[in-house]
Amino acid sequence: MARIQAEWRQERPDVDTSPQGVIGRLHRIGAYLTGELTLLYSRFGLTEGEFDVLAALRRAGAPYERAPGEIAVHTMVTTGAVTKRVDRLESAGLVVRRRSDADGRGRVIRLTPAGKRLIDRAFSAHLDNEGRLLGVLPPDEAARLEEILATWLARIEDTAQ
Amino acid sequence: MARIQAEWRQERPDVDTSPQGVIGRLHRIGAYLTGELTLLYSRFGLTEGEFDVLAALRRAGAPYERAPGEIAVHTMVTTGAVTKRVDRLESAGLVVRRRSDADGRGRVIRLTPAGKRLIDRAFSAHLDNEGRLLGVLPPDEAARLEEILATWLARIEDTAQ
DNA sequence: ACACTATATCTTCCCGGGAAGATATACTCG
DNA sequence: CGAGTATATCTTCCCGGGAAGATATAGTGT
Repeated sequence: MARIQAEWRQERPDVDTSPQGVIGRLHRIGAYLTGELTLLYSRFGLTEGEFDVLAALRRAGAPYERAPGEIAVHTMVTTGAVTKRVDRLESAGLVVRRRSDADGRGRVIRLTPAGKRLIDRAFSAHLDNEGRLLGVLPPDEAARLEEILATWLARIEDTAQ
Repeated sequence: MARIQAEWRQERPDVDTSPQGVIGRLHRIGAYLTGELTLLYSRFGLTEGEFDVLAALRRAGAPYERAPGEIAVHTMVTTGAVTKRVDRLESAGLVVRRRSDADGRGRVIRLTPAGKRLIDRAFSAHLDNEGRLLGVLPPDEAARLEEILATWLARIEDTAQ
């Protein structure tokens, strides 16, 4: 990464490459983390997207239900993506789909008991995994990192309304 | 994000969700940044992958050549992905492909003058864009963030050999 | 020089997600 | 109440990348 910046300074001395120091590294760390997290999900037979859906349902609390539109917002994907994820989870017997009582257009996705058991195990393993990945940083740096990221994300989220 | 953690504490008081404070935020910021960067690339008619290939060639210095395998390593994708990116860039007239003189198995990808002009303009705009995105953080926090990310990435890169 | 293995690139097939349109239902205003 | 509009979900089509295999060429040991 530092080498890349050096190459750019050589080739394009006219531009200020300093933002790459942060954004480039963030990108790479993100890619690495995603890879490691996905590897863990796969041990439970899940993709990242499926894990996210199960997690969104699980943290809704009993009876572990949510509308597809809500899930789309929580997991930051389109509703089309949610439809497909739910299709896969449904055929794996981890969730069921039914019509909403209150609104005929709506559907309700609900965790099955098997789905709840799976996400509970997978989620524990997931947090251990995250702990391991973060564990290479000294605790004070991790804490400072969290603060800075929180500041940044807060600004982003209110810029985006 | 804080709300998500609170929901988990409610539902799963047995697990330590603290790593999510860092990793979850990093994931979200990464997704946001990727979206903003991609938006800029698209103004130059490029996808993120195509931009990365042009950038890798540009920073190689004159005569702006690299082998597909090298590009794959630099851009952290498979060689299959590079083949397709180069196909698109080649038909857009931004790069050319030729056989390597030294090795009959090898190919060499080279930036055309049009490709160089495009990536030079796009790269300047890209850095301005990164500067804008990072600009919402106070400079001392940005600097501290870079340090911490550098530490983390260094550990990752040597864990992964 | 020959067989074997290694390497560089490309090809094929698949998968997950986005965008836009289709469908069904709900709401609103005259 | 009916027409028109809004909303929730699903469908279709496309796109980019990964994985694994195919192909062509290079290196190596005998």
